[in-house]
Amino acid sequence: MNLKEIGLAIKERRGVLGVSQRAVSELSGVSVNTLVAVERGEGNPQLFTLLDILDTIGLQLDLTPKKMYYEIEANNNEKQQ
Amino acid sequence: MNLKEIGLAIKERRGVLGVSQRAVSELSGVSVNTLVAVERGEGNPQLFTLLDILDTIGLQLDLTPKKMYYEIEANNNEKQQ
DNA sequence: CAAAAAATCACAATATATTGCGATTTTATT
DNA sequence: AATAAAATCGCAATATATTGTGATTTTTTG
Repeated sequence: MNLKEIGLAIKERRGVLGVSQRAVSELSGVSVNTLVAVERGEGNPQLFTLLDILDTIGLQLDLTPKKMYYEIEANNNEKQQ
Repeated sequence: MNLKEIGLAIKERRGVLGVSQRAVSELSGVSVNTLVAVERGEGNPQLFTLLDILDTIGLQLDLTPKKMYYEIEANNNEKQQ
């Protein structure tokens, strides 16, 4: 996911929860200005800023291998260990 | 995931790939200093910095609902739409 | 349509991430 | 143990995110 997709996900999630930017701002401690920028896919938030927002609206961040690498990894697994 | 876990995942992934910090730094355009900080769970990288690193080592970022919320959502789904 | 709420914008001040450089420490290799 | 490679650290300079304030626009509500 890139910033644009992340911003959309946050906005959508906020919509599902039915909570305003102001509320998320106050609960997360992130300013409304910053929240607006993130939701719009602008700016370049610091990780903690993003994590604070995500945590507030019940989302978490995960890391997964890119799809591109799945097959390669699947092949390697047979030879490894 | 928090910064510490993210840092560990990056370090582990780099180990699996068998590539040095210097190499990842040059490929990603992120300075070694910053990479060191991220891997050690220190600092507070900007999202693009993190994405550049992840992209270089074949990891991607995903957002998922926190487990805590699964049940609530399952209930709501019946009423929605 | 009018009023209220929510979202967006502009801007200056402040906080903080990022970088390059060189040095140092730790780890791997022979 | 000696050498080389990799990882870590310190620091000053620079770039950039964050914030609060107040205004403006957009959307919702009655």
